[in-house]
Amino acid sequence: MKEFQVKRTHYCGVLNSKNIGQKVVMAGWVHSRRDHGGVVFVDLRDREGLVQIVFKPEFAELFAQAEKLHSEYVVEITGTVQKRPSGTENPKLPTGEVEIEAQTLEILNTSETLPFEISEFSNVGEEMRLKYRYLDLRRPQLRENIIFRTKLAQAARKHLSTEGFLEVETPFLTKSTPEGSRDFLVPSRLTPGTFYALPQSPQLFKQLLMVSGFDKYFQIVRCFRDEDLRADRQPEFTQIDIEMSFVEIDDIIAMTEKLISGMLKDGAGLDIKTPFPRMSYEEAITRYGSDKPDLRFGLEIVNISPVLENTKFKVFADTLANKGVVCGLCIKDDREKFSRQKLESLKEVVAPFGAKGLAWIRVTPTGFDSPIAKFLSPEELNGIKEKFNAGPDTIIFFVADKKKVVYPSLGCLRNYFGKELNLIDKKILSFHWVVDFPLLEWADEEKRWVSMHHPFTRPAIKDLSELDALASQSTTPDSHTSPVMAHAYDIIFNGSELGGGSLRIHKKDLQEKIFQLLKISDQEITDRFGFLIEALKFGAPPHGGIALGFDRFVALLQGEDSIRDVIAFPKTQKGNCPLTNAPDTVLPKQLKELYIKSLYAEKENISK
RNA sequence: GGGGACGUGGUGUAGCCUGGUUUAACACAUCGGCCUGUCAAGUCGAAGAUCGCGAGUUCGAAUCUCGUCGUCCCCGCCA
Repeated sequence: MKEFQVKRTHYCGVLNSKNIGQKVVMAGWVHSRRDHGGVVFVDLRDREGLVQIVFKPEFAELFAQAEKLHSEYVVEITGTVQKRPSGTENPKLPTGEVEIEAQTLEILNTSETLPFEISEFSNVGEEMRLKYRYLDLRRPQLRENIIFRTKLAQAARKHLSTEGFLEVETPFLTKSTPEGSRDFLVPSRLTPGTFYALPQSPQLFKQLLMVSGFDKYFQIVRCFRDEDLRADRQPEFTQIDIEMSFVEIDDIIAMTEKLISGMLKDGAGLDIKTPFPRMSYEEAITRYGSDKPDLRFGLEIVNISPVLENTKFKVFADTLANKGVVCGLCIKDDREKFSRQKLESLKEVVAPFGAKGLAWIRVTPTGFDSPIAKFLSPEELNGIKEKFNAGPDTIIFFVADKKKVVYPSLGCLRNYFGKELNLIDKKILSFHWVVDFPLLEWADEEKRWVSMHHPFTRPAIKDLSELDALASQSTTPDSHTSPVMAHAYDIIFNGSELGGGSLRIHKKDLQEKIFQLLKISDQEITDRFGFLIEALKFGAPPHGGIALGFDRFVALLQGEDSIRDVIAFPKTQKGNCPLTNAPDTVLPKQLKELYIKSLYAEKENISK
């Protein structure tokens, strides 16, 4: 074998009829070999795609070599681009009009048989794919996802730089802060017994950069959260982190819309309309049962409590007497899909949210068909029908309970129907903002308020005293969210939270007041956030920002259900990496250096 | 912390509910032969799994039970 000195002229996947007649040097992987005895075809693959190489028997030595090729051998081929003989073009391949007649073949490396096939048609288990991730990444789908990801990142970087944003790196080895998600900890060797934390987000650093006067900051940055994983959650993930000074919400929203439309244009060639619609948190919850509603379909929640004011039906009457609501959804009936048994089974969709049942009324051309129809007066039944504007052959579903139960239940049911009844047009790109979030949420177990967004969010108040009533709250309030609103906003893309942000607190007094309201002790405030409070003393400008979930954005645009499919080397649901076998044990020596005594001692015993 | 699904040659699945005519089936991949226009090539042949692991029930377990490990989905959690 010759030393590596490939002078490649073209990627495989880019050749077309314009290259006909050119002499080319290609390098890549043998995707497949089709040996017809008299003629051998090889599909050569690289990151840009496939091209067909032909070996003809007239060149005996070359032909004999071609017959020795196997899948995934790495080869260098020189040859001439030719038009394929008429009738043998492959319309399924972008390079299908041409082929390369090989003149030389150099095998740069052989390959053992792979543990699974590099094919768009093979369906391999995820564990296997992760163990051999470097092979998995050869598959077209994953390869395209990763390439698209870099394009989108480049588009974001270009756009933000053009708009005058500075890309500043913030530390990964930083300080653990309570409130919020669990931190990954890194023990310090130089200061025994102390720990760094990996950042959940660069939140505080970007605020400090504003105090420094950098004014417009961004970073495409890794964040770390030691929480349980999901299809759209990894322990380390990437966000586009942005912060600006001297801005109002409208400025940040406009900037984000411009960024997103720019990314879609440059990264994916997609045009979208701005500005994006906005709705309040209250509206999102009451109309769609979610703070991240999927607006690609209607199916809105309807509150029928007014119709039932004087109902004799005990379940509904009791609910209303207890300040609850009765709300429902109305869908088109489909007798084949919705047997009585199926209708009953749907209560399992809402059960996890605490709904005790899911009532239903079938509106037929002649009347009503429902297990609860007999408990309702004709006026009530017709009132309900009118509220939903329900024609014949529809089904209305109800949940009756506290708001906290009803809306999330129906929100989930709504998404269930969206999928089940194919109400979602997959081609739509639906962006919108949810604004006017409550500042705080009541934590029942802890008997205190906690931030809905984070404790640095600027409250929508004119005077500090507006927070006094909240600060003294010690018993469960009527509403589990605070009457005080936040200057916060979320951006929703196709029913997923793409990102969120807020205006921040830039005055020391207000920040201290918020910490106190959250029942964080003075000692803790000093220990954990002292540096922030101090920074706010020295001319902190008004500022705010946003963070966009980059993995999620890529996954949604690529139609992937899991962000694992847009991350080169992701972790399993238990946070493991089957490829490297991380996390793993370490040498006793390493533990000793870090003064991790108990483990160190334990390991010593094991080794003896 | 809780609920659910899955684990069978290299890969993906069937068989499991209803234990025994199954010598664990099929497809792809692999290996060998044939083949001059295929492209998820075709064709003939071969090799390849003690059914995740452990225990139990039974005359008999891939199949039933329990435990355990792993993977995935969901709830909690994710300022």
